[in-house]
Amino acid sequence: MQVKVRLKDGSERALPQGATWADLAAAIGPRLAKEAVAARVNGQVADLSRPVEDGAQVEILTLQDPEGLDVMRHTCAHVMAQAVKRLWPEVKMAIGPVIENGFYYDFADHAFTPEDLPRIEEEMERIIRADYPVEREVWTREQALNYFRERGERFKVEIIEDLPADAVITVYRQGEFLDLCRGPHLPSTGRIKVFKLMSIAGAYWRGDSSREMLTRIYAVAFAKKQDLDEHLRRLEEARQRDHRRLGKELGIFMLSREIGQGLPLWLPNGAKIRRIIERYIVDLEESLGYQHVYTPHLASVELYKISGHWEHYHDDMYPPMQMDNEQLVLRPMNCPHHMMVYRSELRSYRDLPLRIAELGTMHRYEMSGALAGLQRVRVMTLNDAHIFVRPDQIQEEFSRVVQLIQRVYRDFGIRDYYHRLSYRDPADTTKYVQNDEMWETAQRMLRQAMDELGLDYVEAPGEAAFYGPKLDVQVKTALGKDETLSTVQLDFHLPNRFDLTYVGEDGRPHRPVVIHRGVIGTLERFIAFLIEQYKGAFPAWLAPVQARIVTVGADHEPYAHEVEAALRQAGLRPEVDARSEKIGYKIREAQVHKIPYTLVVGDKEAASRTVSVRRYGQGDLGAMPLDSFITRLRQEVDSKALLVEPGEA
RNA sequence: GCCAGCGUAGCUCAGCAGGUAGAGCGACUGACUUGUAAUCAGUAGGUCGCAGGUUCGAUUCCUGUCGCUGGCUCCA
Repeated sequence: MQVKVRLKDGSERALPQGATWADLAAAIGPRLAKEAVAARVNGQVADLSRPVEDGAQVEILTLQDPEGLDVMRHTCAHVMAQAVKRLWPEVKMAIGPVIENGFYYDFADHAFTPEDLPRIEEEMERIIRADYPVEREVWTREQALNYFRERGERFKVEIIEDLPADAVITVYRQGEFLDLCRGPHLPSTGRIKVFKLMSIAGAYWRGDSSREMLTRIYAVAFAKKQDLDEHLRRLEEARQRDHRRLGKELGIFMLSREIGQGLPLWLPNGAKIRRIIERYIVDLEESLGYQHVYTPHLASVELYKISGHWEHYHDDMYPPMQMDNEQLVLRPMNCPHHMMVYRSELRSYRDLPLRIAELGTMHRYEMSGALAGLQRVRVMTLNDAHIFVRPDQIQEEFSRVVQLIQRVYRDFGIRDYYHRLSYRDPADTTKYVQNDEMWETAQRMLRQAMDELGLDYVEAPGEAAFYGPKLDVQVKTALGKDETLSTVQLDFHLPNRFDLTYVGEDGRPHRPVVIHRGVIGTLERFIAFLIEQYKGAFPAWLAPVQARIVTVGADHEPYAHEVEAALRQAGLRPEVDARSEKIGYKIREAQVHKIPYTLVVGDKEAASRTVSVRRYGQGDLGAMPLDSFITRLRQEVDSKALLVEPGEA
């Protein structure tokens, strides 16, 4: 008996009944046989030891394939667990999945310290050298439950108990070690190439903060040592870009215990950048029909009772202050105030869309462990707006907001981001505002708008707010964490809570829909992101100081001030360094501060009314007439040119 | 908030068999008067996060506390 399989190049191959995928690899070639780690069979990754299936579409995977690499990482996780069990038999195992660049494993009943990591690594090396075959076994539910119960592996027992009745329960064995696992795995432990244990962290069992806290060991694993070295180099580079480090070095912001946790001070350089961005976005929004308002940072608790925040968002708010006969809270959101702005007049269908905007400062009680530099703070200013639309205007207006976001990202040179459309969970619609038709229509409109704009997006069912679907624009921080920068959320709820209406063509009251949107997001997070994205080298239009004028000698100070005055006259931001230091020293300092232009002025320049120009990231550009330089910088500012293109410097 | 680690001069860090602290950069002072990424010399600056405890003696060991960092949960 022969079975036939189809390979990825479209050719067919016959194998004897009972052959394995490993046999197939061997039949294709000795080199592939050696490098094979798993097989992709009809789209599913399987062990090489599994029997071939007649008619299957199959591809032999090596460590060159992402899935092959993941198989190795998964096996490596088992090896780590095996090493841990050898060193501390009392440890209980939870789960050990593959993640980006590596894997982790969660353990209980032992307090790990960083000093344990090298010991675990040594034991892992021993297991890899022993080259144990990794063998798959199918067990019955009873067999599995008994085995793990006897050993007190409470997490494994819980996992098995939660498996559906018809689930095939498999375990993988390597040497004395055995773990419940769906697989697939490498044929043997010796096939693991390079790995490194990175860190220890706490993690809740099943991600539930009401349950046991486990100890998680994070690790990375690669096919080649060079890949590991490259990964470590990237991590080091990311540390250099960390906005907390650069924010301090460049005098952008500070945090201190005396002021309070998560309450940043914007230092002069940071305040300058922030002010420029604030002006930019307010001007842009006003040109697009947004109306900016100012509303108070404090509000009566009653306002949040109307909005529903008091009931649902209470834990994230600072507690009320009782003054006279009022209870006041620091606002955690601006929405209720803007609802009141809407309600301040009778609105007609002709008034919509009505775009109410504000740089709204808000206070939220964030958990202390969540705070991080400017990325996560307790006081933040949101580039907020609430757009009141008729249901038939949702798609058009949503599209306009998305285009605004695109425009802003272009201006800031932000290229590395993705869109995420969040829908309600189709499996459980009960936790959302009840209005099936509205949800379906709105979700369809968001999709359509994105499609019409030709923008890619990922869909996230179950990630919607309870009051409506949304679009988030996600970026990565220097340390690789996903973060929301911009957000556009539909809201079917607040208009009801505030009983908002507009007079329709029919002369009757109708309910508007609200679009909440933050384009810059919060200035705190946005600027944190920019610091990392620019590596601190802000483009000329944003730089707190655009040109530092450096004197060669003491005689040149008067001319330096003339240059300074000329730049200032042109609306630019110059600064003079006339200290009696060597020119090289002053230039170095200007470069270290990542100032876009350093202008050297000495005898030659003073005599010819020129400046010697050095641009950050490019070096010495030679001398040019002062007027030409002003034109050049002016042009650079007006065009919002980036200082350093991605990949440069 | 939870788990773990860390907390030494303005900054980056050394000091880890317990004997009241060091370096580089920065700051200040003086000399040098400078031509494209660090001139030389000198000076000042620290209750070693804070509070207890152990000890003849604690930056060093223990406990608590505050803060920071990584992760979890949460989130702009």
